[in-house]
Amino acid sequence: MLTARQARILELLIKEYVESAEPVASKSIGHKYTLNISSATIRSEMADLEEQGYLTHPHTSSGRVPTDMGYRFYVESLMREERLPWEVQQTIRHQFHQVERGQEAWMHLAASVLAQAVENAAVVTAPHADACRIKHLELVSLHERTALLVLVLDESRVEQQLVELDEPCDQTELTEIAARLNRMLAGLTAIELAAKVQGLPPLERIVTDVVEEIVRGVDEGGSDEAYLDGLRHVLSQPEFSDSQRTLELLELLDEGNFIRTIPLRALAGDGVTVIIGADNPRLAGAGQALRECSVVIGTYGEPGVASGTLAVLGPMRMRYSRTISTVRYLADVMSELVSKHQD
Amino acid sequence: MLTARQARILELLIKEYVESAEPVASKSIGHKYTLNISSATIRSEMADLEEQGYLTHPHTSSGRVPTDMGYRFYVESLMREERLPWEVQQTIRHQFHQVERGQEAWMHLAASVLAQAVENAAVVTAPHADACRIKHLELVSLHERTALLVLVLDESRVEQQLVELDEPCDQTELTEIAARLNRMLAGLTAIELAAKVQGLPPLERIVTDVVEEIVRGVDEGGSDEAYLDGLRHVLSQPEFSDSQRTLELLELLDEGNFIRTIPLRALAGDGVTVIIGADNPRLAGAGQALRECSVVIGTYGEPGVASGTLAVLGPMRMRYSRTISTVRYLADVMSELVSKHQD
DNA sequence: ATTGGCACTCTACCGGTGAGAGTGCTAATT
DNA sequence: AATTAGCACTCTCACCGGTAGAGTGCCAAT
Repeated sequence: MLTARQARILELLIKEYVESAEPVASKSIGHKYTLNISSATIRSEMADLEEQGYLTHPHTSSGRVPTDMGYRFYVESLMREERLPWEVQQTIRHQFHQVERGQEAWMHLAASVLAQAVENAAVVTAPHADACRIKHLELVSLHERTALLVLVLDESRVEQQLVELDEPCDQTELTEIAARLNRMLAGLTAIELAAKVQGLPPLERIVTDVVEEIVRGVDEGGSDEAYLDGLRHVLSQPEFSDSQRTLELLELLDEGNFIRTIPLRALAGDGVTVIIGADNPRLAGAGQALRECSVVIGTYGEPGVASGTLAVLGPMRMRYSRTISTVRYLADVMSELVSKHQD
Repeated sequence: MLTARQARILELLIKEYVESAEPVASKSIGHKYTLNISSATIRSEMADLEEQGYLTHPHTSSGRVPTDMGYRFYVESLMREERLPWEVQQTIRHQFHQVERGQEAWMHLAASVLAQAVENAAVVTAPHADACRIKHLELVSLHERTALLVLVLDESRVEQQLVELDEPCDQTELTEIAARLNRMLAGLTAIELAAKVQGLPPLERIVTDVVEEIVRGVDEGGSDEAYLDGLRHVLSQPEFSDSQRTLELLELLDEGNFIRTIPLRALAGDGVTVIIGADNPRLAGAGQALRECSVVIGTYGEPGVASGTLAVLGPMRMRYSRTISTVRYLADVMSELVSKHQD
């Protein structure tokens, strides 16, 4: 167990280290903050903290650095979540009101705003329900036997795909087919859809098969695109001055499905979750680079109805308090905006 | 002017350097390739090549390295474009036939295939005409006063945007409006559209204004998304072992509009263009990092009707021959596929 | 014109050294 | 019993000099 003083020292040490990125000496703590204790006392307390696993030494005669466990304790028990300064709140809100574009632009914006606010990398996924519903579909003739299927799902999600038809079919016919299918399919989920397609004429059947495939794909999150921004912030941290690390991280993200390595299902509905260092076995498995990183994750929207994910990726040495409150705040703002456009 | 022998030495030196990434010594050329001349002769030829600006020295007693000018001469006069090995051709074709999805997936695939084939970063933009035409539009009611406008342009491009209406409007009305507008607007370009909107009822007017805005945006390439892949290849090159360089490059690309810094208009219609090092003032302006990079650009599709861009970004020390023929080949394959789905 | 030979130059590497920072320990103090 | 001052010890880092090796430049010989 930690004494109150040890906790205080740990807290100050982490704050100091987060700013300086250099191992923290006993002196600099006693000096900078007015604890009425000498550096020698702090030293012995530090030695104790180290023995308990909250701190380490890079080498014998250097200052202390927090361990994963140290950070975890800090986030869970020591840190108090700061209120986001008013100006920052306004900046964020303001940026969202400037742009009133399609979903894609919106996601880009969200990632960019988040990355900028926390000065780390941000990953955002679009809001979607667990099982999404068909809202509308449209068929546009491109070629004799090729049509473009435009499928509008709930939450303004639009998917498009080419459909190869069995027989030539002009726009008039396609419009009729689309009208019939719209009457039949509007409001259905993939599962409900599957039950209805029995006995449809061949052309309708071809289209509905494609529709079902798309809807299933969306449900499984396979088409869940992740919007990434702010990598530059992470990579300009001293942790990544070694270009090997940079590469490792990049290779991981380049695969484009970083966010999928996080067990999102396990996240609490509305809270913000913090994954520190090797906390997450999947992250840790990915090499050295991510072992020194933390991820702060939040969800926005209404759980089960239309929810998306906000995540911040940065070095373990991160301003957790600021990051967490920013994620929380942004999640609130975005939830608001989502529910405005809800059905 | 270069003698035949000097040209030969330059060629060998570049080949050697491209492989080894180390300054090339006079000996290693004479040794490796059977030129019947001694290293001393090669040295004096090299000195001459250097005087003419094709080579440099990192320092007095090190081997030679090609300059921008050296590479340029190589690409323009020395190199003969290799035919892409049959297996590679098949690999590329095969990958394209596996996936038959929407345009977005297609672009991702193209970037990925290109990046993998040339082992460098690839940027691909979607095919589009200089002035695109409206094919179809659809209005879907989301809220009382909010509708989702789905706009289908030629070349299977789909744009979506929320529209705020003046007055409440249900799906039935929206469908009617859409039908009227479709009759009126189908096949028009932005300019033609602008001439027609006079005297429309308010609701129609709101929609057409948005449509015009979108179409103009697309025409100006503002909404031209660039698909990037394979950064890892570039950054793992020794040129980027300094993490400062990495950062510079990343910051440039993170802005997402790298491709826009290239004066695409200036490219020849069907050929492949190579921009070497500081050739391009805009690239060169962007800091040290890009001064050591080259870009190979090709276009695919039919110029003016539906054309997109393929670009490869890599260090100056690049396998030009292989890269150029890959870009050319991939452009051909993609042109073929585009014209299949042409109207 | 080409070549062998040699002096010269520059880098990269190694080991040593000294300053500085910071700890651990011990003995004195409160 | 906790705290503190003091001091020895350790480790890093930056700097220096010396050396081996690679490669050039030049000159004299072919």
